[in-house]
Amino acid sequence: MSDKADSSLARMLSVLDLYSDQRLHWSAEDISETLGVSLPTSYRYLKTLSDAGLLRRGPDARFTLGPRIVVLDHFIRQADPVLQCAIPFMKELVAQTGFDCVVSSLHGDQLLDTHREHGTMPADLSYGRGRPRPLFQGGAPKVILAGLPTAQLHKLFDAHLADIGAAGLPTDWPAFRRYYSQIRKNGFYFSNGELESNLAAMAVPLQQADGTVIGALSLVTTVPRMAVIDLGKLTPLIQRAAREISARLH
Amino acid sequence: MSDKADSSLARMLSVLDLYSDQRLHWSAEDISETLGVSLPTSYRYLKTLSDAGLLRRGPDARFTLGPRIVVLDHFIRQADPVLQCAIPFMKELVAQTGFDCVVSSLHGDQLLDTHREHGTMPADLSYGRGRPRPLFQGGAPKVILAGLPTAQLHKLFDAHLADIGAAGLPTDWPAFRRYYSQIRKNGFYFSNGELESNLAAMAVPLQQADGTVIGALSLVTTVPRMAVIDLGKLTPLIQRAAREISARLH
DNA sequence: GATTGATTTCTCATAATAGGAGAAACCATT
DNA sequence: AATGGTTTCTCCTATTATGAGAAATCAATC
Repeated sequence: MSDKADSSLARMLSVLDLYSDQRLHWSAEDISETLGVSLPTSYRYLKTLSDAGLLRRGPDARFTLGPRIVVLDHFIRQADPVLQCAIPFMKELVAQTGFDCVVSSLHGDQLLDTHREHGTMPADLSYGRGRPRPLFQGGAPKVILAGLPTAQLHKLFDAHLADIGAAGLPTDWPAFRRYYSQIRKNGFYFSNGELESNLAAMAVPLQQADGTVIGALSLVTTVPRMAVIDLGKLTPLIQRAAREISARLH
Repeated sequence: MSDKADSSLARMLSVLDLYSDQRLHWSAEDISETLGVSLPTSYRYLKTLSDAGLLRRGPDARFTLGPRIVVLDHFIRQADPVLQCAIPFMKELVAQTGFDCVVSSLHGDQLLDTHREHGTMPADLSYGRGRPRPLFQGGAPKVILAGLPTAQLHKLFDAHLADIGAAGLPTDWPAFRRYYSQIRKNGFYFSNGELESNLAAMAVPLQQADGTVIGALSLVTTVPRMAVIDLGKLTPLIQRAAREISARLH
């Protein structure tokens, strides 16, 4: 479906698609078989990608993701205006609540966590920056989508109808649209065990000067710990932080 | 010098070389000029790289590094055995000293910080994971190079003779070798204002079961704060942590 | 120190396609 | 509707990516 090997350039880059948290070690032969290219070609891809630093030779004649990726992410982080000014406020929220505080944002139709300040929950490496998230479940995606221009939301609606159904959201456009404008009106979304049955989160949008939503700020904790919280007190806390951060995004 | 545009695959990937912390926004026209390719070709590169998620369209018809990089780094972090077991010990060191604690490692001839636990120094985003480091200055690189097999050290020596001279290290091989074996014998390296004039660090190697050095653990703080420290007490502290971490790298 | 087996690169002919030039389509804004 | 800037398309040609198999390299083992 997205196996767009229509050019040799794309075909070479599709090597990167093989890597996931399931599997981070691929031999030339594996790639040759999986991609349906000859072994020398497979080696040529690997050499080119390794020279670019995107891959590197690991032990056992297997190839792993390379150091260049880490460096490039460093560049992205340094240039990310949201990170620059959100972190102090996130730390403060963590200090006040003990919850984890997360910033997420939408890139195309990829939704990612871009930073996490850990509270007193046991830290899990599988969370944190770079974690891909489902588009239609959980607090962060909901407040982000709710802030999208209608046209863009409609595009996502058309492209992911199946996921939308699976997430239990309305599969007709008017109802879908109404669902999100309600969230927008509320100005926050509280999710309780929606994405993971034992986690609860309060999410609010981050917007730049012109009102464009560019991300979400959420406070995450376990369902039982959230159960004793007065949401009427938590909500203004995180909303104020979001306003402060938004105000600083020049 | 390393402008290896010997194949169109490499040429396309060389687009990524343009991105640095100096400049993270490139238009199709910029790239066309800089790489010496036609405008449609430039667009083809950008489209292919964007489809792979390595780039993404920003505002103003300019292209930025893409979300895929963040996701791939997430995979790397999750699979990194050093991170998995070092972090708790790093937190402990930070708690004990108030200093920043950093893990660095060598990939090919790229030396990177791979994690930083912040102490009480003002956190600077430009440090932290993914920060490239000079190979011949500072504590972390020195204990790492000191632990390399002689053959590998010699290779680095040949490839970076100029940098070695610039860093004030011996430029003849026997003396160079001796310099590093001394560090190896010591089991630590204390750098005072070596990389940045106001920072001091104590670094020790991290090794896996067979004795191979796979990284360095360092405690970093300002020169004045380090000046009042009893190194005879600090050294065993960090060495013990390194031993504990090393022991857990199955 | 030779020998094996696995890994990686090379050679070469051919088919595939990347490349440039210019036209055309697209898009947001006026 | 018209403009200016951005992006894609069409087409032809020169480039080069590709596969098959051979050759070279490397790291163990006997």
